[in-house]
Amino acid sequence: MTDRNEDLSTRERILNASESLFAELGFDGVSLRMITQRAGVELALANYHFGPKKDLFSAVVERRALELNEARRTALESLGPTPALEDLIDAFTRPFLEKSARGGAGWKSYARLVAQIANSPRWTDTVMATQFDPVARLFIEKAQQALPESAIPDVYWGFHFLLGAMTTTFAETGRIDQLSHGTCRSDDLDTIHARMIPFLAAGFRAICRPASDRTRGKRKSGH
Amino acid sequence: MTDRNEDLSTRERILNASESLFAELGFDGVSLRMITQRAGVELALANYHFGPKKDLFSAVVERRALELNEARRTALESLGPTPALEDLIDAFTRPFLEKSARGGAGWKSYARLVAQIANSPRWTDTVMATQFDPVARLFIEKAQQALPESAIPDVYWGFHFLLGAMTTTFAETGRIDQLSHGTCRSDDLDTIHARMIPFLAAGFRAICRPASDRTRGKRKSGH
DNA sequence: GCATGATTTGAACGATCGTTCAAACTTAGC
DNA sequence: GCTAAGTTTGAACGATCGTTCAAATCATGC
Repeated sequence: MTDRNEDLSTRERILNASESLFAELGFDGVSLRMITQRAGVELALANYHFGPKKDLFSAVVERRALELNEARRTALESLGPTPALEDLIDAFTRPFLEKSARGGAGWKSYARLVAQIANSPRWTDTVMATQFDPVARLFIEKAQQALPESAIPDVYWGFHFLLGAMTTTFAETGRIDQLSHGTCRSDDLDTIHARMIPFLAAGFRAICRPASDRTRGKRKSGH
Repeated sequence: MTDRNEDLSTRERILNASESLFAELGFDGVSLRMITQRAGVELALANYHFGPKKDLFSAVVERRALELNEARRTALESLGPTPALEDLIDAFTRPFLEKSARGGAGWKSYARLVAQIANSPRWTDTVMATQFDPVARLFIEKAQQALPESAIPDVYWGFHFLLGAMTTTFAETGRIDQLSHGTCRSDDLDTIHARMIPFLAAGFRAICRPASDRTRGKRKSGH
């Protein structure tokens, strides 16, 4: 594993420590002294290498966003011209799932971090828009092609619900563990993903249809 | 409106100020000086009335949780013995929607606050479990009855996805506004809710069926 | 091996944090 | 109008915050 801090550069040690602490406690819940102490470096080195605290936070987000966006883009563009909706959703969600489940502790912390900032208006304009919007638009474009009868806003709303289901999964709060008395486990990402794909695909199909064919959302007999 | 602070007691002024500030900036992003300044009271009064900062945060959450839980419980228990899945989901989600959309600025802040803490492991055991789990269990129980063929864990996972879609809606980050270039509006809660109900109902039906009738989530011809 | 730039160190800066406390003020009961 | 309890005030406590800086150390090219 590459988790041993001793072999890493000062920059990487600070980034790793920041990542896990920001994920646990949020931006304001973490001090630079906590970060540099966990990284095993002097306090002033955080400012020397990354500037103000906000820039360090952005650097943490950007580091893995580059790799994640490339994996998502590759998966989306290798689908073929008319992919099934399930495969389209899978292409968008699986890369993050794979990295969070099997990419090491860093990716798991990163997933929790993204889940938090995705639900806070504070980072929407800065971090989210610059780092994650381009690939999101690519997915939405392909989803519109896969659902040709849909009104355009409905595809956006479908993506909105997809985002919510995905981020709350990556948050791994353990709440569903408590509710189910241990029957369900928040860290069983493969089981969740296997259910999330058909759940979201059916949801998309339910709302992405001609407006005349929707009555309070209840199914009509014929399609 | 009752939003004029001048007519309220010191306790309520502090609670209102805490609510909006915690919703905007999170627990650690807010100082007691910011709260008491917005409330128009002296700093020491926060500690006098609520004790430590954490207890003030809990008091903010609990205040509206009581009213919200009662509205949800009433809606769920007035459904009849065999409600449609759409009506069941509506009964659980509509009370919060109604209050956030038409209950005043306080309820809107409260919705954003709940969206944040629902996606942070920090508040799962303390705030979420004690305030929101009982009514959540009531919904899950009725969902299992409405989906008699389902395996029990699948209903929990459906609720998990419901939670994600609902909380990210209440967060109102404005991200879908940016992505859709203004076509979709995060604050148009009625439009979102009208799509969320059929989206979630279709999702529940897709995963809550006998295991033999699910193949990578793709629809089978006959039911 | 010496000069130059990059990195690290240790200490300090002013500001702000949550919390405490004695004193002053207000309210209610008799 | 006096008493007692409840509330508000203003100031201060020690601790921690992000940031800065000069000096020390390291690395690199000639």
